[in-house]
Amino acid sequence: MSESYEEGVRQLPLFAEMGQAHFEALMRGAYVQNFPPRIDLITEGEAPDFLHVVVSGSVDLFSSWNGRETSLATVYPVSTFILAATIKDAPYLMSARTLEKSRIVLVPSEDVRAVFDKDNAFARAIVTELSQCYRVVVKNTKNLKLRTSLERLANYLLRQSQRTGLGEFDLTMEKRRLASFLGMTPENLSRAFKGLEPHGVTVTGSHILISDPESLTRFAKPSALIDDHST
Amino acid sequence: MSESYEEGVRQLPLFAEMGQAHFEALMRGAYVQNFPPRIDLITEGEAPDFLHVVVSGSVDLFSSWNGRETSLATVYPVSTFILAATIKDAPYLMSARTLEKSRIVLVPSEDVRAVFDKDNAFARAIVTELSQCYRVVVKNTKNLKLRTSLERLANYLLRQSQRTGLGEFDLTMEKRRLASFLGMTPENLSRAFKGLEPHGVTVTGSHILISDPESLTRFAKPSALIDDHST
DNA sequence: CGCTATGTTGATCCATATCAATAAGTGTGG
DNA sequence: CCACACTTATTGATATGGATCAACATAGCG
Repeated sequence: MSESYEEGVRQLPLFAEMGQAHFEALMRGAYVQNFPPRIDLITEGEAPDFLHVVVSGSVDLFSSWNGRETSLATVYPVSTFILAATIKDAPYLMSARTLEKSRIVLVPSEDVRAVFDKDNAFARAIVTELSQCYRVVVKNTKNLKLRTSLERLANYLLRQSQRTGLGEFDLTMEKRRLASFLGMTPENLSRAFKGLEPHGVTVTGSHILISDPESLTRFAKPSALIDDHST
Repeated sequence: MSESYEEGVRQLPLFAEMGQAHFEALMRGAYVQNFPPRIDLITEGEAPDFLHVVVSGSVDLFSSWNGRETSLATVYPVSTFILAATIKDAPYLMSARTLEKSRIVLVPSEDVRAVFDKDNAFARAIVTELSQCYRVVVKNTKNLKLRTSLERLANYLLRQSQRTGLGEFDLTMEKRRLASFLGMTPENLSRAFKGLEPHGVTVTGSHILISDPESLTRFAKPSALIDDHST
């Protein structure tokens, strides 16, 4: 098995501090796989056979109920997903599919739990990771319950613009998925973009220009306790 | 400091497996306090000085933004809250207030983090707890994004009825808060109760009678991946 | 190229919020 | 113990955010 990806995995906070022997044990049992776009990786309800690590590409986490579907998160390299299900050995709560050509490391869940029991640094790293994930989901819930779709979009755009450090940028996902992620329909997203024009937002295809950041910020009223996903 | 409450705290999965010396160290630094109803315990944005353990009574976790407020969870004895903020030493994401006369154990966050670094059983118990919390919040997000308010209420009632094992029960919180928790207005909740009458739900004050569980279940379409908070 | 999925726009419908008025509890102090 | 004040719950009328349906435009892609 190629060594090339292991370096990237080892750098992850989740794996960085654990014992070398334990890390090697995990990697021995793991395997890497390249997936084409739009391939289903896991389906909600299934048993968590593997902890997944996205090495390249990107993965959509989504969920369905009664014929409806919603996008819950996007996973970019290098990070893991479905850690909680793996640790608890409980069914996946979300389905996952590749968005583009992606390289994924699959670590057998049993191995993860075994090393979790033996390696204290790993156990602590998992705590940090889970706390982080928990807080992101709580912020997301607040975003959904306290804001209208227009406000959610405005804050999303502000965050993207801060991430790039520029007043203009390209959307990282197709609008259809962005709409689902923000909890609205594609039609409504189109209109929401129009609704932000008075606040200095210009949309050209997937390119966003924020010409009046002050006005947009005044409208969006971003809060560290909702929008800052780093703490 | 009274010993009476320590027994209950020690029984918690979070504290049950840790070393006795470490548990005693935590309890030495902790203190218990009795609060009247409707007292603010913490405010979102503040630094996490204490891990809170509800010994008796109940606590509302809520959040505000731009003049709006929403209820995110209710904590009943015996359990803890704001564990993630304590571990990460990051600001509280939610505010908390007592709903009734409540007895709360306050454990200094520094102590929790110190023992977390030393006691491996405690670190592992925290992983279990956080995984659980994470999964509950994810389920909650799915509930919000995939269902209408009528469907959320129907599933809430089914869950309550299963909890008591009976076809009738009393609501455990005032309707006003239930509405906020379910992501709707009090007026809309009133109408939603009416809307469930055709599915065999009768409301008398805070008493709920589910006269046709099959019909309600058919409408609510409960799913273990959304409604079962035990896995 | 032309096919198919995505995005936009308009018309309409529906769920839910808001506003307003009333009723019903609940707690407090005289 | 009752009367008053205050909060909560209900109900009706209306407004609005957002969904749905339909038509069309556009952009990727084999």
